[in-house]
Amino acid sequence: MPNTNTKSHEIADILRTEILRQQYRSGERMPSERDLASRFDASRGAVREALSQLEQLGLINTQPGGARVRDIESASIAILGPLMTLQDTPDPKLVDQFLRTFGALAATTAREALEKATPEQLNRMKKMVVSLSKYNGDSDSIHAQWIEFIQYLGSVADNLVVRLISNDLKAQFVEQMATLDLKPARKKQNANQVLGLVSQGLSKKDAVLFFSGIQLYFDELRFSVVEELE
Amino acid sequence: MPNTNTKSHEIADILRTEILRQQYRSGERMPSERDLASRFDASRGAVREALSQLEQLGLINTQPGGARVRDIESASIAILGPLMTLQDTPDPKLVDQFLRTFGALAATTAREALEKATPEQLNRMKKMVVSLSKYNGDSDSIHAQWIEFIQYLGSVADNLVVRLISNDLKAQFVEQMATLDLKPARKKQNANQVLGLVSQGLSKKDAVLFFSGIQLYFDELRFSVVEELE
DNA sequence: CCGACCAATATGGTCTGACCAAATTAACTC
DNA sequence: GAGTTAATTTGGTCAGACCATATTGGTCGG
Repeated sequence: MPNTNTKSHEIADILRTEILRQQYRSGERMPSERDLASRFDASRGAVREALSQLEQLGLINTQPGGARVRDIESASIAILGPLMTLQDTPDPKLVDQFLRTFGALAATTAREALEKATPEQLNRMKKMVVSLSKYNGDSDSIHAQWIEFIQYLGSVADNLVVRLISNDLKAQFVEQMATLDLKPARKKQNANQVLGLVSQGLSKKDAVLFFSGIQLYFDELRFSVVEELE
Repeated sequence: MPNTNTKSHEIADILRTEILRQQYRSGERMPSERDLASRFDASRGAVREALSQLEQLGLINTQPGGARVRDIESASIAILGPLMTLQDTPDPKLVDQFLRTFGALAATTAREALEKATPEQLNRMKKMVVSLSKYNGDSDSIHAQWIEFIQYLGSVADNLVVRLISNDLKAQFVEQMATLDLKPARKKQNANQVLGLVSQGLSKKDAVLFFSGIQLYFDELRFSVVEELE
């Protein structure tokens, strides 16, 4: 929670949750600023700052005459985190969509990284993959290594657009996932297939193979996580 | 421009541009709210609402003692639009990164769409592809048809995460691209290759082929656009 | 009964001035 | 010169007021 324990942030949090829970119908008018101020025992200024945040999230449109609730589908990606934490266990469908998307971004990052990599960077990648291949039974360790590997790919690819998206995606989403105790739990043969694609892609400098490997890794991860959730 | 010609939005626009132009060093303190109010001949309340927007964009951190400028790399995706319109001609490197990312999202959307598609939806896709194959020399028409096709894939895939990201990406970016008079300008053989992959993927219901076709389409688009820019 | 017109009201946008707590800065002491 | 303390600055909040525009309610005429 990036809340600065400010009253305006607190108000924004509550209202955001209420909107995401569809307690206001789309297109409907929000309560007036004066009503909200009285409800939260706050000043109009604080309420206005809260509404300003919600507007930036694409959740409301404020115009003279009243602030109207927008369709969630047209909101900003920044609502994804709050959307996940609405219930104590995240919506499996949403997690599936998230991991699909995150995987696609990671795979394209891998492709770009392989294109741009210097020989030194390529060497480090290979070393990391070798380390990944040595499965010693500690799934947490493997998981951490994968995260490190993908982060390194991101630094090599150096794609600002992907980085910005990842900021919003990871913000509250990944830590939510962390609490889920997600074990890779993949079958060993699949893990070997992933590693095979990745290492072959690296040694042959074949972007398609490398790309497919990362994509497969996230597909496997997605299957196991969603299965766990349901 | 989503500006509601409000004073606070106007102030936010100016400050956002200044921050993106690196007129304040990262980590540095912004001018005080009172100074800003005096500079823009506005009240502190209006300035505070503007700063509230900037904070939501991840551009600043406000704390008692002073608001500090954050690193652009850690901002929200919502700054991409403003970042593109900083100069009159967008940064080719940024456009390249954008099209890579957008293409990756479109390709993964295509994959998901093919998985989920009902027979009726599959039929409509095939019809659209057939229509795409009939190149009558009107590049604008073809371009519009492609946009329609990809939008339809999005509606079939029905992935909220991708949709939210696309909202932010397309918001100010695509229209900026539209002013660029981008002609597909792809060689006919490449266009045929794209269409071949897409139509084969559809008829065989082969997600990999379909995926590759969409990916290739965006790669071609990216090459031609970036080449045009440089 | 219904639609058009108009006044009363509600709402967002802004301003002024004030107070508080926390952070920063300046001054002071050792 | 380093450490401590006091003064200042800064963000966070509140209250009350004014304006322009939307909305609402009522009135009138058909």
